[in-house]
Amino acid sequence: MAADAEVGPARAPLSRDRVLRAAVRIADDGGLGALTMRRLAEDLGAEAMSLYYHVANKDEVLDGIADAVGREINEVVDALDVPSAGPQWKQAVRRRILAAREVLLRHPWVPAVFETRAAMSPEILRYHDRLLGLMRDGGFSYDLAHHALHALGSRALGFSQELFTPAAGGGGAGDGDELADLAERLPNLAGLLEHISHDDPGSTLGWCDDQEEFEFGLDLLLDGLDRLRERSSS
Amino acid sequence: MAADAEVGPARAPLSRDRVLRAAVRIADDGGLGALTMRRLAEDLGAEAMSLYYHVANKDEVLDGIADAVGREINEVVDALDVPSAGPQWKQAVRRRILAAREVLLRHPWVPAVFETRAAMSPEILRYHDRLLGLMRDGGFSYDLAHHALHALGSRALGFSQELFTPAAGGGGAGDGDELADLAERLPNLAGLLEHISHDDPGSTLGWCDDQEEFEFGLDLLLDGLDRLRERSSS
DNA sequence: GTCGTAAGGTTTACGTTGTAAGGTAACCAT
DNA sequence: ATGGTTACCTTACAACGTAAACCTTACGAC
Repeated sequence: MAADAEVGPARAPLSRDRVLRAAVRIADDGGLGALTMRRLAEDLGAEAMSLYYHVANKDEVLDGIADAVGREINEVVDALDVPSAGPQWKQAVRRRILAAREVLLRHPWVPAVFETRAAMSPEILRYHDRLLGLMRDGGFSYDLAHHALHALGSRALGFSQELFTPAAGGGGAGDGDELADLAERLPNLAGLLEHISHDDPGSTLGWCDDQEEFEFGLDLLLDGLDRLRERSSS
Repeated sequence: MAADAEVGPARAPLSRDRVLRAAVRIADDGGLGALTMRRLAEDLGAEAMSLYYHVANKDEVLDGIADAVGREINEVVDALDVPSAGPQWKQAVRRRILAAREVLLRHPWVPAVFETRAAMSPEILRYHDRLLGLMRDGGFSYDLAHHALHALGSRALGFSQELFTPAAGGGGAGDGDELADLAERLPNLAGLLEHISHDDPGSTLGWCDDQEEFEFGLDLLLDGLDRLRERSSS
């Protein structure tokens, strides 16, 4: 009867699920660049080629971790219970998106993965389906809801590509000369920076609050959509 | 006197500029994946390692081509001459962004490059500086203009990350069973698709007009910003 | 029992990538 | 002439994704 349990340290059964879970952890810790088939195998106590028994190739790993994060998001937002009828749609959508954002902040590599994915993850599709449902509850026509999803874009999931980071340009130690030159070539940004540092001295660097800016942009869109909703339903 | 021009086919002087120009062309033709140091050198009639005399590494090439596209954009939008005073700011900003978009559509790899860049390209900084200038002309406070740049995000340059492509999910040949299952799991998207195909039969696939959706989202933001502008200036 | 089969894992190896190290040929001031 | 700089090439290497083949265990049929 003791024939079953013996040698003991049979390290790992190794499954598609375990592979993807490990992949997410690696990306969380070291970024996408750290996510290598060999490294992934090492973390699982196996060899690189063994992974190919559970995933077709690295691309499928990327698809898989995108979907895994999608599932994580859906688990969180499904637990939300916010009334969405009529004018309440806005709060419902807002809460949901900010909850999704919290998940994505734990996985900062996700935007880069989405950028390279052609097909859409089933979980992300599901997320959009529910979001569309909330808008329909709020009285959106199909057309308007459809436009809305496109208008939100990546913001629907809680992130947005930030191209504008004033500090990143003239970073670090700005000599007087360089700074003057910069102010001449970029008069408006220079004025903006001066205004800000005057307003809130000691914070010329890293003064952009990502969360605040995200919510500002989100509210701008949601308010605009609400106006269109009201206009179309009257 | 004829000592200078002799052997003739001295293939190329090879400069940083030529390197970047070739890099842009390769990315345009074959995507970012085709952009290899060896391929780049080959296109220039040189060897891979020769490139390192003009650029520090591949990362600098990517920085360089991003900046090159930025310059191309600035050349186009600088030629624009649209009045921006007062309420005219919106048309000015709109025209500028749509012009930038036209350039970016010729270089579809740019969003992916921006995603991986930490520091901001000088030309892109300049672009944002001018955009900010237009808003200031329109009467924006520094604070509002700053929020506006963040709210526009990548849309300021004419693109937006599309995560939502309904057709991409259940692509191709949908069997009746699969389709029914999909409709059950994604009732709202199914309803949307049905509505669309009813409205415009024969176009259940590839029915999203990117340009139209982009302009819708852009106008939504610009209209919202205009309202904030009017409220703050009254 | 034992044997065939197949699933799960490993070994080895190949082509491609970015790039470090060092060589070479041309030119230019001394 | 000569030494130094500038531009380019040759060789080489480590890391990557993954194809091909091989080993190993488990198990049902007989």
